[in-house]
Amino acid sequence: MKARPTIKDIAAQVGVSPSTVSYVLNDSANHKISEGTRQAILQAAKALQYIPNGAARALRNNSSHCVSVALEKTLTQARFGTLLQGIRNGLRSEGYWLMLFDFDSRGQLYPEFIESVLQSRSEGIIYISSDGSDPEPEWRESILSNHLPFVGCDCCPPEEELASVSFDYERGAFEVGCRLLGEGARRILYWRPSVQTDQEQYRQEGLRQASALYPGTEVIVSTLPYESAEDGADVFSHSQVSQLCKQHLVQDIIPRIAQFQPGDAVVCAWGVMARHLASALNGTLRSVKIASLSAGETPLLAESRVLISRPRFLYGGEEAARLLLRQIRGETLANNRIVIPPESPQYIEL
Amino acid sequence: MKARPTIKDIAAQVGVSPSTVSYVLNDSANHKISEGTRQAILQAAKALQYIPNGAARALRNNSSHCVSVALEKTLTQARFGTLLQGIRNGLRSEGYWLMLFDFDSRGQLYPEFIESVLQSRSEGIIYISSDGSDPEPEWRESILSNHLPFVGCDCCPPEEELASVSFDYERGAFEVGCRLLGEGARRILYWRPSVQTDQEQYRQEGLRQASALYPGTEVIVSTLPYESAEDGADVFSHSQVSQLCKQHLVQDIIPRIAQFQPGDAVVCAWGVMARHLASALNGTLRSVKIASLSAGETPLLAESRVLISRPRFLYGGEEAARLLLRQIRGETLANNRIVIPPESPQYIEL
DNA sequence: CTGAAAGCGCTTACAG
DNA sequence: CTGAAAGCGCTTACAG
Repeated sequence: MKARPTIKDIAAQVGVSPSTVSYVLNDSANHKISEGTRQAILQAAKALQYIPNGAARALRNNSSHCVSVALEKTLTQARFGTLLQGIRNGLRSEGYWLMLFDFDSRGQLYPEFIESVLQSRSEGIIYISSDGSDPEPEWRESILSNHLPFVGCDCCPPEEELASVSFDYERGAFEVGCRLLGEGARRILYWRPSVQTDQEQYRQEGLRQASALYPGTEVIVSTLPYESAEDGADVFSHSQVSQLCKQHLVQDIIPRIAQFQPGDAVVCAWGVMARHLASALNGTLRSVKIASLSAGETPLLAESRVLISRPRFLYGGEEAARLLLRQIRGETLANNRIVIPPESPQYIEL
Repeated sequence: MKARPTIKDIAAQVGVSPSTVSYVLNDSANHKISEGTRQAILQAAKALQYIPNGAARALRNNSSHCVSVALEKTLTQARFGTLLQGIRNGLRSEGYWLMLFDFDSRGQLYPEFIESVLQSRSEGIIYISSDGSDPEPEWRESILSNHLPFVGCDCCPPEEELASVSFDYERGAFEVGCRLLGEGARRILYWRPSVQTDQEQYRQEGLRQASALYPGTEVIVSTLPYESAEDGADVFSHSQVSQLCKQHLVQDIIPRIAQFQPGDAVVCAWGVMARHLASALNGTLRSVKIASLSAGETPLLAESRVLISRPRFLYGGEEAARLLLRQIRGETLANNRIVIPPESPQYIEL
């Protein structure tokens, strides 16, 4: 890679000082430059294919126009991909770039996503939580003590100075519940994984609240024994989840819904559960309704209608970017805890 | 964010010159510093929580230790997620960071992934192709004329100076074909989408070659009318693909294989095809074998055995990172066109 | 064994 | 209307 032309080269070519070149190229408000030299400079810049050196600018201005995104591992789960896409959208509209990190520390004092900001190579952090859990306490502390702009996604750190964007899992479940109960269901079976994440608690609570509004109805919970493995990259682990679902479906779900009345429903935490359930019910028990609280990594392929309510990850990512940029600009925030309402429940025909 | 301590602060505290501090902190080989001052400097650095300013280093050394990755859109397709994960692995082991770009130009002369290198904020480019297509000609030209370190993933630019990592789709199909034919198949139906990508050509050719090794056998091709939409983010577009598959399955695939003999096989380009086919054959035609040339974004959920051969995207991503870093270091490359062999075909029980 | 000085490429008060 | 100069934080020949 050959040496790039600098502001000096332009200055030399036009016969002015580097300062003048800088003023023209930056459209500096204070300085009026005669139209003649102005044009000459712009032409020379074009001719030399001048591009300002970003490292020099970052050093001088102490601004890199770049943001660090921390994402633990798996990019193959649709949630993370969608969230990241939303962040990209939000940053792009403001001209910010994105550095991607995992949680690794590489032997440094801090994990790289913090290190990058301390190095002035990035101006803030968007932290994407893996399973609703907060960043480590020592990370939070160094973010706070260094006053680093920060937004947590899909988590909710205890320190109220830390901004976050979270998704209203409770409301999603609540709305699905109300819809089903409003349509006449008396019993709802909630099929959830055994993982003890906040998300699952919220969903279950949302259903419970919906049921409370409809006296005489009940929510039954069936728990799939599944602890997350965090490597969705592999088809085999996907298929393990599938195996588990099938097994649990036969042993527990099907027997339970055998005596369900028409209009009663099963609400599935995951898309994959809904899909298996739908194929299992293929010929029989057609009158039992199926709902899903996420699309999962996989499209729903059932031969039936499924009521679905999904978190709006794309929008949430955009909001996270906006929230971070406001911090970077030093704006005071009326509210640094944004909660994203879910999509309205809708039936999908497949 | 408060001002960070600099090398000057350390120098002042210890009572030496900034140069000395720099020598110590960098373990400079030429300079021998007395153990006393050495320790004092290291302690002061620790006490002040000194972190070198990356922007200043980048300016001075003309090296950012960062690489630009260009990825057009969708992070939700497993291929891209896996590839990106591999790149992260490869870069991390060398201490390089990663900036993520799409193909947008934001009104600049160059797309941002090129601009970032020209700005000295990144040292090279890994370009992830969307559908096997090469980067635009004007991009390739500016990469070449500026001698930017570059590796294309899953594509094969015509200029031989441009390095690339590609996946041996032909061989994957060939091996699957040989396996099936070796097991006694006389006829193979290849079910592919109508998109005219190199990948599809290669796969078809691979099957043809396998068949040529087994006289008396034949490969029949059935083409699903599908042109890519490039927004896998949405569940609805996934379900459109599903609809298409189902329809085509009934209209074309099932009738064709009705007279297949036991051992004959259908090879599917996509995992989603294989899945639909497997459910369609659920009770009947059990003796027809099913194979898939990709896992797709979705796990295979069929109730049957599927022979599968997948491109090794994770490994390919790692190789791309290595190849780029070698260019950045100025090493001369014996071979700048790496072709990644596929996984050996294997039956998966589901 | 250690330090003073120049310079990476840019910006911006300050002075004409 | 324009320019000389200082400085962002670091590194590294060069000179003691």
